[in-house]
Amino acid sequence: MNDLPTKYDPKEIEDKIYSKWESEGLFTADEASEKEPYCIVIPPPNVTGILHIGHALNNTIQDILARWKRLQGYEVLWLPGTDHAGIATQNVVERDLAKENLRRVDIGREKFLERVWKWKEEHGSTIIHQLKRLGSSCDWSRTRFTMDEGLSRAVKEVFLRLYEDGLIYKGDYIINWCPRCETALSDEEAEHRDTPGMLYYIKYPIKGREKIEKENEDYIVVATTRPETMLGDVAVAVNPKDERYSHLKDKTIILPILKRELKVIFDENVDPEFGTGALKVTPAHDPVDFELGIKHGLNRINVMNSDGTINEIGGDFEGMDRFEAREAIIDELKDMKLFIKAQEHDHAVGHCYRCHTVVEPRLSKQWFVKMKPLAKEAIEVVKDGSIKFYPDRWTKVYLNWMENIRDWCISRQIWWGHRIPVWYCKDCLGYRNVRDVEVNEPGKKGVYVGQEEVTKCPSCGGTNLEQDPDVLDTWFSSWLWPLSTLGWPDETKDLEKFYPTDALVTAQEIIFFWVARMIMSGLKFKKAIPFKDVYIHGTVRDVTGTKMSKSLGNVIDPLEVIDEVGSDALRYSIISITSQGQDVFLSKEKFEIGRNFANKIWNASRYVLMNLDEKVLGGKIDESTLTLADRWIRSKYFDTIEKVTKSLESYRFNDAASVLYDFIWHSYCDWYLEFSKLSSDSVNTQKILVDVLMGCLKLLHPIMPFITEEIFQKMPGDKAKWIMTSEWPTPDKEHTDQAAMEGMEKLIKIITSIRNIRAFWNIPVKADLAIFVDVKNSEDKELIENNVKYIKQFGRCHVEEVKENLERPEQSVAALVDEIRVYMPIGDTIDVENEKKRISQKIDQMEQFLKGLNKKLNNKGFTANAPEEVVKKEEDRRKNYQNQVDNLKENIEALR
RNA sequence: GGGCGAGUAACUCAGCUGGUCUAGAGUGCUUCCCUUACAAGGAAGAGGUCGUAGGUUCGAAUCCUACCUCGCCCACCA
Repeated sequence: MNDLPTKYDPKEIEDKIYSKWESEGLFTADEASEKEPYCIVIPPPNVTGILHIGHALNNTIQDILARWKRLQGYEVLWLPGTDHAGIATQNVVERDLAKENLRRVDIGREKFLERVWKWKEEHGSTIIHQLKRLGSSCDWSRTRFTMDEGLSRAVKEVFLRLYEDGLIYKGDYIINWCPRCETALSDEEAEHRDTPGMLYYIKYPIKGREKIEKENEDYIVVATTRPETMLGDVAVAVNPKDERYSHLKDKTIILPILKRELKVIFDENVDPEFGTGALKVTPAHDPVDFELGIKHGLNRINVMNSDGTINEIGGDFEGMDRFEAREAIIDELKDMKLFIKAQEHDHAVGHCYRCHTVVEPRLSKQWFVKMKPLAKEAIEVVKDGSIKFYPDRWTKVYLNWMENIRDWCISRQIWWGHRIPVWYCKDCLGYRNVRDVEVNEPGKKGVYVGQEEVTKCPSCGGTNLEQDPDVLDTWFSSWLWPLSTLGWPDETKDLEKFYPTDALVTAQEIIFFWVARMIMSGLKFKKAIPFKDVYIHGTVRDVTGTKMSKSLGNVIDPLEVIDEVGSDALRYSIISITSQGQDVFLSKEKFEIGRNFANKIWNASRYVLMNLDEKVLGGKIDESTLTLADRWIRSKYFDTIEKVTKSLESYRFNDAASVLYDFIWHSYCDWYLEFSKLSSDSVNTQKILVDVLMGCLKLLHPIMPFITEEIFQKMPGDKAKWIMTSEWPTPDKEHTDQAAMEGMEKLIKIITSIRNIRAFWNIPVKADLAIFVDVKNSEDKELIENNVKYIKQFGRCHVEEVKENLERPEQSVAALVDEIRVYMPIGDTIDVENEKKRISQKIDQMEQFLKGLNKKLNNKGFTANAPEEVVKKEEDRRKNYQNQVDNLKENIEALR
């Protein structure tokens, strides 16, 4: 290792190590193992996915847990896979097709699906390779894809069971429709964004009035944000208590343009305060209106095609895009003198979560899952603590959503996905278009729901069957992920061993999409929770606080970062700046933290190896001859083990990272490594040097797997073949030496204050200083005498005398550590005024603290109420400060 | 409209159930040092009335209330 470079180069190492781990099968879980299981299922990235920084954070956290638990002796399964991502993937392939001037309808369903599968085969593993570069210790032998045979079977099974339980139905409802993707979306898939819009005021004439002159006599005014939907109006609604409109009871309204006759309905849900208090009712294009329609028995008139253009009902407007039609209708209303005004009005508008097109609430026949019955238990398991959220605040968010859950629209009018396992017998049903079949009752004649394709109608024996053309929402397979990846519906060994899984690590965006639904499906189909802990990490944002996204061009490419600084550095950096559940603001410079740390570890290890005498390693530590430094570092190391373990247990990864950083850098490297140079040929020192380093590498391995493995491989003295499969360190209480900790801290303080004085007085580094030490007790005297070498070496001085109540030497300045005074005669160079100033500043500072302490201790309330320990502690501190102040004052006196 | 999070050193952030907090880290800044592990480094240092105003308490960055700024999520006010 002597000839190793002084700079750590991850490129040489990471790929090499990863393939070794992989070929050794270290990631592969054994379902027959006797060990306690620990299982994490990956939030499956989209097959179309490319590793972004959010993935990097998400998977680093999972890998930390997996590696840590593996070291702790668990049988760890981190189960990977990808999601077919219906709409997203279909869009990608459609874009591909568009390059050949083709649309999917041009080549037909079958050919199109072939293309998607081909695309998947060619590009679908990109993200997997990228996860490997990150160092993810997933069990790749168990990699799953949501459209795999087994997972598809699970989907069908679940559909069937829900259908039989009456929890699935098909019918006409208002759903969110994306006119660009031309499919229905679930409520969760419509992202509501506050959008500046207009509220348009329009006169609707009252039937039988010739002129349009007097408001409420000749016409009433309605306000709407989407005038184009008026083509589908069937009524005008007002509040029954609204006296302005009470005279409308038996009146009919004439819809402008189309001249349709509209009823006036009275409903308490109409807010008299909003707009004019008169609401145009369009049951086919608005959820509120839809409800009103049911309540008041109104027609539903759908005025739009699937692409968002106006259909034949719109007359002259047919074929216009909805926004174009909006303008055109307003123009026409203006010509008709029925348009009053447009008022600025901001409101939340739904956008497609895949393509960001404004979604259209639209009446449509879709499949739904009844959610309330599923939610009940899912609420309980979180309330009773069977499932815990980290951080806890998400519990409330989860419960709030669960308690207000609405039915889940699961059908999508796309081709890529799990096709709905329903076949219709056209003979029984007599329908030409199966899309129009309404199915609300299981076992309805002519409708077959099952695992297998049917060719013969079970009711009439006819062969004129057609499968439902729709596919299921992508999340309808994802919500089964912990079950289906482990083999469900079969009672596999994997399922038995690893279900329920232990931790789920994910981002807040998919709590509703995924986390909540998995809990429901686990309880419904396996009668058990899918995981125990849910760790919700923050969102990665750029320095301006904007979410990183490709379209905004503010992304940091983790692969680029890995190329530049290595995976370990990326992992360490991102973990160290991510405190529990807080959003992360990231810029490229942040990765220097990890890069520099990796380099530090590399060099410290280089040094240890360089000075290692192989023979020495055969020897044993002789407890009786350990130096103070040896005992100190070992105790601090045990402390570190505890802190790191505790941090990981409570999902405080950044704490673990910073504890290790602080210990390795500032205790081990800055001090111990230097101390060790004074006894570099001692068995004790060499062994402790190696032991502590090895222990630290293990503690660090979950966060920085590559560099720790590389050094471990080079380092003699541990019987494990791989650090990855070695053992998590535990503190040795017997050898935790409190006195050594305190003694060493004191020495460090003495050395620091000597250096401080040297810097303050500009004493050249090379100049030797003489030191006189005044102590107040024999312990301190002993401490210093026994460890004079450290002071000498690191204070660059020689100790002339250590004595109780030593007299201050002439022309000296003093450093004060607790009760110890270190005098340094610096001869004629001493500038008395300057030294006085330096000391007075210290006195001022100290006296400030003292004042506070005195106030506290003179307060009877404090001494009476505070715990004894605390009072004692404060008293000790006061004594200490008082001593220091006295010391300092004496010093000033002595300068006269 | 409801909920959540953030506001701490020039910058980016830690600080968990109130007392080892005399408020820390990293970066940046100042001074010195290429000392044979590391200049991606070492040593020393400057820098903060912990958003504002109240309250609880012997004691508050930490708990409570209100407010101010910023960000996010949820919600059918057309």
